[in-house]
Amino acid sequence: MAVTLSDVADVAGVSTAAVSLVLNGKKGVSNETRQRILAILEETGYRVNRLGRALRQSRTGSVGLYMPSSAVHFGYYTETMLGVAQALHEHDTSLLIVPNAPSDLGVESFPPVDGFILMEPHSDDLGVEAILRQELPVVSGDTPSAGLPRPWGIVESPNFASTVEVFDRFRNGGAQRPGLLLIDQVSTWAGELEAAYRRWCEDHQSEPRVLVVDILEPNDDLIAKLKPWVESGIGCDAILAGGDGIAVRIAGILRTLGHRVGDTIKLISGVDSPMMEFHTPRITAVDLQPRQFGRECAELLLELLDKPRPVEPMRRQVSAPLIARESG
Amino acid sequence: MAVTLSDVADVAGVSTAAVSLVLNGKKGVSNETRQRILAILEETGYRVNRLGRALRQSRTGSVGLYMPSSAVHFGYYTETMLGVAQALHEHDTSLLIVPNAPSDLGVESFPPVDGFILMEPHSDDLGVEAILRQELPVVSGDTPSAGLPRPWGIVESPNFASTVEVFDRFRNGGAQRPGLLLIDQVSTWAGELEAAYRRWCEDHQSEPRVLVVDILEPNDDLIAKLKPWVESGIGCDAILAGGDGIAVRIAGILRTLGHRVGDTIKLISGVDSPMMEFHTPRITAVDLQPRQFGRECAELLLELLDKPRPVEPMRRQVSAPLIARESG
DNA sequence: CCAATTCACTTAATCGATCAAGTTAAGTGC
DNA sequence: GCACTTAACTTGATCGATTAAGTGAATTGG
Repeated sequence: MAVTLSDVADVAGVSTAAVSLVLNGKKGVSNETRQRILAILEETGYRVNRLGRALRQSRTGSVGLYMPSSAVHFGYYTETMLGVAQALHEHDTSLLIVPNAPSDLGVESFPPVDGFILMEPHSDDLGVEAILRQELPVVSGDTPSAGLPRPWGIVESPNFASTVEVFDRFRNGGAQRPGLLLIDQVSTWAGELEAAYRRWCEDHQSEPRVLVVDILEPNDDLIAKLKPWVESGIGCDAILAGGDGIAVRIAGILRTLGHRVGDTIKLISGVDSPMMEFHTPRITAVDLQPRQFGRECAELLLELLDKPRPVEPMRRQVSAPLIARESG
Repeated sequence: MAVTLSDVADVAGVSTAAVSLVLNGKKGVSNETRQRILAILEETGYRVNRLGRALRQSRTGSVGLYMPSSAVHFGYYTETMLGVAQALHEHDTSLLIVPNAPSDLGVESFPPVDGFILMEPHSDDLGVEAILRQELPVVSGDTPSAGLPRPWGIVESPNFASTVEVFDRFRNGGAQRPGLLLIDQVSTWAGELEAAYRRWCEDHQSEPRVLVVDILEPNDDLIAKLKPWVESGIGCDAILAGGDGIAVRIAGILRTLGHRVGDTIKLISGVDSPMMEFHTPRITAVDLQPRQFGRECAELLLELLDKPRPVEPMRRQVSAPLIARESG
C-alpha cells in the first residue's frame, strides 16, 4: 500500500502531527527535525492522500463543471473547459465534469466538490436548477434566465457591444439590409444577440431580419430557407451568423446560391474558430476568447470559495474583440 | 451543516451501522426498522458524503482523464470526453480532468481517482509517463509508444483497415496518384496511417506521396506547399487528409488552386465532423466515432478496476466506418 | 430441554489526514 | 528565584462513512 503520514512519523520517530506541520509549512517544528522529516518524506516517496485531507478540512480541492449537452460540437466548449482546467490547476484544484445532472438525486449526492461552474445555463435544463439550488458556491458563464436561483458569480461577454460593432461594420461597409441568423433561442447568448440587433435596427431605421435555423437541418432545407432570405436586391446583403461553426456552412450555401461571400454579400461569424481563419475567403468573426472566458470563471469561483455568499452576484466581463477578415 | 449518517441514526434511535446497512441494501435490519430509517433518510434530505465513503473503502468513485494539450481544436476531443463522461455517469462514477500532468509532483499527489484514461498518448508527453508509472489502472485510447510502461487496457480504431479502405476507394474511383497529408507525426494514429499507406503503395506498385504540414501554418505557405503536390497531371489526384478539420481547409485551398473537389481531385478526411457533412461539396470521411470511443475507454477501465492487473493489456476495438459523400 | 443457529442489531476499529488542547523543557523579565 | 512566555512537540478527538466482531434474544433441531 501507499505510504501514509503515520508511516513517515514512525520512521522519523515523531508524531503524525509533527509531520503534518512540516507538510503544511507551519511552525512548531525545529529546523533540524523539519529537515529530517523532509528527507524521509522524499525517500519514502510519500504522497498526501487528498481524501483524508479533504474529509478533515471539508474542502475537496475540486470544482464541478456543468455544460449543456447540446451544441458541444466544434471546439468552443473544449477551449472553455481547457481554460477552466488550466486556471484551476494553477491553484491546485481539479476539475470534475458533471454530465447531465439529474434533477433528483435521491440519496446519492453530487460528487464531492467545493463549488460549481455552470456554462451557458439553458433555460430548459433541469440540471442547472438542481445545481443552483444547492448551498454551494456557483459561478455561471452567462446569466441564468430569470426565475432560477441566482449564482454567486457571473462571467459575461459584452454581447450587446459586440453585436452593435458587427452591424456598424456592415453599415460602414455599405450594407443596406443586414440580418441576423441564429441556431437557437434558449441560450442567454442568442437572446442577447437578438435583443441587441433589434435595438440597433430601431436606432438605424432598419427593418429587422432574423432567421432561426436548426444546426442539424439537412442542407436542402437550409438552402430553401436561405434562398429567399438572401435574394439579391431584396434579401439580406450582410449576415451575422450566431452559433459556433454555422458560418462556414452558411458560406458554402451562399456560394451555391451564386453569391460571392465578402463581395456580393457580407458574412460575419458570432463565434471565432480556426475554421474562420482557414476558410476561403477568411471569415470575420467575434472572438469570444473561450479559453480566457473559462479561466475567468474558474478564478472568480476560487475567489468566492473563501468568502461568504455575496448579496448580489459578482460580475466579470471578458472582452470579445472583432477579428476583421475578408468576408465582411 | 449537512445531515450526516449519525444525525439520521440519532433520529431513528439506532446506530450508524444500522443506517449504513440500510443505505447499502444489506441485510441485518428488520423490514420494519428499514422502512422507518428510509423514511427518515428521505425527510431529513440525507446525502451520502462521498469523501467519507471513499476514505473508508479506498475507492473514490471517479476516474481521471488526460488529454494532449495540442490538437484540442475542433470537436473531436469534446465528443470523446462526453462519451467518457456519459459511460462513467451510468456507473455512478465521475470524471476528473487532469490538464498537463507534471512529471514530478513532489509531495502533492494526483487527484484522488481510481484509475486513468489516457487519450492519444503522444510520445513526447511527460505527463503520460508519470501517469503510466503509477500503480493505478490505466486505459489508453491508442497504443502508447514503445518504451513507456504498458497500460492495463488499450482501445483502438482499425486505422490500418480504414486507411486501406480509403485508398481502395480512391483507386476504384479512378485515381492514379493518391497521396497522404498529415498534420503531425508524433501521434500513434498518424504513424499508423502513414505505415498503412506505405504498405498499400507497395502492394499496388504506387509511389508513396506523403506531405506533412503544420496546422497553424499561414495559408500562403500552405498553398505554396500544396501547389506542386497537386499539380494537374503530375501531382496527387486524390488526398487523404489526416487530422481533425484540416480537410475543410485543404478543400478551400484546392479550390483557389483551380481544382474542383470531388471532380478534378478527390478528397477524403481522416476524421469526420459536422463540417464534413455541411461543406459544399460534402466531404467523404472516416468516422472515428469519438463518442463511442470514449465510452469504450470508460467501460474498459471500469471493468479493469475490479480485477488484478492483466499480464498483457486488454484490447478493444471501436469501428470506424467510412462515410461516403461527394468529395471522394 | 439444551446446544446450535439465525436474526437484529450495537460496539468499536478503521480509512488518512488535521488541529485544538495539552505537556515538557528551556528561556525571559524583574 | 519565581512567575510567565515561547518553542517543540505529543495526545487524542475529529471529519463521515464502512465493517469485522460482538451481544442478546428468539428460533430451531434432535
